[in-house]
Amino acid sequence: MKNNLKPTEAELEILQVLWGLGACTVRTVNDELSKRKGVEIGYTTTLKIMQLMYEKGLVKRNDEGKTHIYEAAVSETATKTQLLDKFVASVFGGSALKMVMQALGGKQSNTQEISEIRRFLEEMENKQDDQDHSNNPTNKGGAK
Amino acid sequence: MKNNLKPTEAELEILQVLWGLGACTVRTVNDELSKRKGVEIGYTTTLKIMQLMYEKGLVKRNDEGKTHIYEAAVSETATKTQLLDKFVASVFGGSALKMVMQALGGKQSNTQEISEIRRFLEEMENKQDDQDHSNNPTNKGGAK
DNA sequence: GTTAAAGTACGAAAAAAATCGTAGATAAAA
DNA sequence: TTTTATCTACGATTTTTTTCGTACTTTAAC
Repeated sequence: MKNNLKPTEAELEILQVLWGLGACTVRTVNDELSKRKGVEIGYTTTLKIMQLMYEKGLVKRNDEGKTHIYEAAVSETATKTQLLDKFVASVFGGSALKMVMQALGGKQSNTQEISEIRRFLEEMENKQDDQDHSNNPTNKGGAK
Repeated sequence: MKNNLKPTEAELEILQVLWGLGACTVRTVNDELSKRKGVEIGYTTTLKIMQLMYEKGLVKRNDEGKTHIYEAAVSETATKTQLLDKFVASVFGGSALKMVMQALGGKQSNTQEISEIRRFLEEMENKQDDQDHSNNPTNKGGAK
């Protein structure tokens, strides 16, 4: 669980493709990328970035055949959590509450999504209460 | 007023200082920045970035005296909302729900913050219901 | 066996950001 | 008035990221 490596913007896009499609070739990634962005990306551009990602340990690859098969080497959840933490820290001073307020406070529209999020948080709280019966709080971070 | 100008990392840090301290000099910003980062930043580095920000319209300045006084030209809320939207779009496919789940789903600790956020969302919903009379059941019983 | 098609490796250019040195201006201090 | 401290302007350099051209390799087709 020691992944300090924060992907760049281009690397993240490639990871998203790999997380979505699973193991695949550079060609496949490049096609998908071009499709998503609406412009044709040079094949060697994608190749190069994926090679760099390989050196950084962001992806693994199987190079037995002529064509290498790439696969994400970092978990989607872990990576996104890390990106999110960094984002919350740098933009919202580390307060998720502030972020949520910002995210939803302005929108007049999203009653639907707000309800869903609220319901999700309710469940969260209940779950916490259940498993937190040991009066020995594992409370590492503590409340801010 | 549309502001498509997305600040870079360094620019954002400077904006945070300006939002916090209000109008001030390059010297003040530089000192504060050095303090926050724990390393001494070259004065001209900060100056240069602030000059670029001025050209981009991210800050305004009063240059009547010898020493220029800088001030943020973009609102904190608008800027952060924009950054957040972009972040949600690029990392969570545009779904704030997914992001919140990611943000809070993993933590075993933050019952405190979860409650706060939940309370905030409840208020949000009520406010919405008041002004939004469309049929949007606040379905409390049904889980999903 | 040659040729063509599709890959990989690699270097380097282009673009974007960040950093800093130096020159010259201004004002306060001596 | 001369010196000193502080400031701005500006260019240049460095660093990071993205992009791509070119050369070589391997497989498949002829």
